[in-house]
Amino acid sequence: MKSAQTALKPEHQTIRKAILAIPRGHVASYGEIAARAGLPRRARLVGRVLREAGDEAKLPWHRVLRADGRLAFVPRSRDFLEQKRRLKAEGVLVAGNRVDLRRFGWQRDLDAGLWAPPEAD
DNA sequence: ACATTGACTCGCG
DNA sequence: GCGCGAGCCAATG
Repeated sequence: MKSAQTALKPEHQTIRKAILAIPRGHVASYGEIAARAGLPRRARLVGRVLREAGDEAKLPWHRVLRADGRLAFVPRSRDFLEQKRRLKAEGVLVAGNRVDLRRFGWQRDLDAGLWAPPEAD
């Protein structure tokens, strides 16, 4: 039999792990996740992995945004609203359709005294 | 096999 | 801030 098991590629696995590693109350861009997974410039792949994953995968997909802080979904769409709701639920402020990456971006180092991150995980 | 699409990003003007 | 083009590449038509 030739049951194609659509085995999860290792690339997808590392991307999932990178997403899982985003601390609660923080966000990261598609590009950042890709880079962290050892796949620079593969932002689009991150988007694909997220789409294929769906909600069953239980990944914190709502913590993944575009590089400029905007949500990737069409404003007012169902998914957009859901993402906004989840972010708000964990303390991430969404002004209009974007998040302030200086405050909530997944950056451990630059908090040398400004903005004071919501919570150090 | 070719063209388009897309949960993206970056540089340039 | 905005539009354009290029890079990216698997999935879809």
